[in-house]
Amino acid sequence: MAYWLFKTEPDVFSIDDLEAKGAPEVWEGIRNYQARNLLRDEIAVGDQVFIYHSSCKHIGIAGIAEVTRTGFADPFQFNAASDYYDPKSDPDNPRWFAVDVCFVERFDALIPLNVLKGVSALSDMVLLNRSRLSIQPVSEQEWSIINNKLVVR
DNA sequence: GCCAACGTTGGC
DNA sequence: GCCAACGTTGGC
Repeated sequence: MAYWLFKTEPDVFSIDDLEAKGAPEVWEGIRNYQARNLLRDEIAVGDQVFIYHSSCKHIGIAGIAEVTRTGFADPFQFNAASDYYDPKSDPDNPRWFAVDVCFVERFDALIPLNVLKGVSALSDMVLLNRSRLSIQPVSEQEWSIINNKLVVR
């Protein structure tokens, strides 16, 4: 099993929205090639995902989701009415991919970014070094430190 | 709202 | 294939 971190702007879609939905959600609209490659090739059913709230008042890891379906073409790229429409994407060879995730857990307290920054064992986290990547790998060790030591449940 | 980092585009 | 211009992300 692998571990990931997905960013979302909570004003648009938050861990609470995922919990309220109570069903798998399409994680769509990822328009970055590195993130696309992970969605298409690497992320597997059953993988665990930290849900990270960005560009908001309380920045940090808000909870956990689980991957329930993988590697399908992002439907929004073919929808001309969508903000995520990509007229250059060929339906026979889609440019963008998506996965489904379902809610697992909402932490009692969000783990703030500045707490993560203060843990030396997390200094190699992609989040703290390549912060603009919106779908990123988390090592087993990083997952375990965060999940076992930093989460307030 | 600012701005640094960095990804993408497009002319050459 | 280079690189300047431009656009976006995201913390502060």
